[in-house]
Amino acid sequence: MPDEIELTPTSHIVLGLLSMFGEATPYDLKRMVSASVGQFWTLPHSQLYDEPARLARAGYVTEDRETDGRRRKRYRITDRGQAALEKWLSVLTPEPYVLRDPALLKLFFGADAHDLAEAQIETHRQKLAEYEALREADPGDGRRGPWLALELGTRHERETVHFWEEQAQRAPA
Amino acid sequence: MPDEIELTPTSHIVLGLLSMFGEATPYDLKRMVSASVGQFWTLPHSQLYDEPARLARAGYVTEDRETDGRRRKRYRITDRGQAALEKWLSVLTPEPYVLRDPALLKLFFGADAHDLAEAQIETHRQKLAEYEALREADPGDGRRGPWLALELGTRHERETVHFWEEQAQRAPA
DNA sequence: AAACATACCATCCGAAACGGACTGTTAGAG
DNA sequence: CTCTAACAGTCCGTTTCGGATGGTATGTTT
Repeated sequence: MPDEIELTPTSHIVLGLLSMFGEATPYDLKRMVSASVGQFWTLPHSQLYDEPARLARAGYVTEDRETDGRRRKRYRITDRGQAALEKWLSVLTPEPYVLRDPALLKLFFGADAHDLAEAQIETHRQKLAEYEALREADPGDGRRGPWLALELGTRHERETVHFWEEQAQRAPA
Repeated sequence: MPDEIELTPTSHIVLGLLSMFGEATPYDLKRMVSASVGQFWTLPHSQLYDEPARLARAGYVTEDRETDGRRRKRYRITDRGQAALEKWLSVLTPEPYVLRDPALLKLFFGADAHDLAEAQIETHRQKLAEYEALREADPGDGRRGPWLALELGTRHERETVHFWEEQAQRAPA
């Protein structure tokens, strides 16, 4: 008797991860997200407790409680969930992406480009290093989804670092 | 007797635009945003009616109602507002940016790269063209904030178009 | 073995943002 | 004078946010 609910990007992240890893507690999901997809889709961890429960009510995942100790909830994807995931993957609507960069906002409104750059370079170099470490850890064959997503992320970071390095060259105000 | 309120990015966008243009109605703000900063910071237009009112209550802007016809509300930034804006501009904390790209998400979770690319190329080529048109309209001197922000946006788009073009070359699944 | 420290794990909830449906207004075309 | 398209603003139920808080397991010290 599944309710009809609307599947959001968050829903698909949960379904996707459950499909990849078979089974997970909310806490597992939290760690999976921050180690992977969280790089290009942030969400508060509390969502990873609410969303699976919501999906369970609608029959996209099953919920089991551990009987021992901590009695954590363990989720698994159902056939219904798997089907929904695949459907989502096959629909290729050109949904717009969202970029929200406070630094860009400050730059736009006239913050000093040199000083701003100093602060940004550090952040983005770190991110880039992180990506490159991930990539070395798993050179992949350049064909799997996670690898490709990481590839585009890496290129964006490189471009960004380069941009801020240029700004840093300028004389401060 | 200004209330203490927390200034969000939306607040600073409103303050920034009012500082640039002197005076605006919410509708003006709406158009300004979509022609400029909206490219890298989306927000629903309803916020541009709520937020100035909130800022007015706290003394960051003044609110005047037109006496004639439509009786629109006109906002102006106050000294307090200007000070808050400048303070924000000068604080260079490395706040994290947020990127949310549904296409990247689908790629990550295994959507067919070729097919996905076909859909993405069109979108991003269009965006790129838009940026390049803006740039031709105002070649600037490469130093003002809005121009720089546009520059980074353009580079990201170029990189993105290039990436999806590569994916499109691959054989479909 | 009691006390303490530190991860680990989960929930809650007020505040903010969202976004779309809806209404009203003005100017110009026919 | 009427119609229509663009202009302008409001409302409000739903969702999301994000941080404060509080419990539980494990290991460590005395």
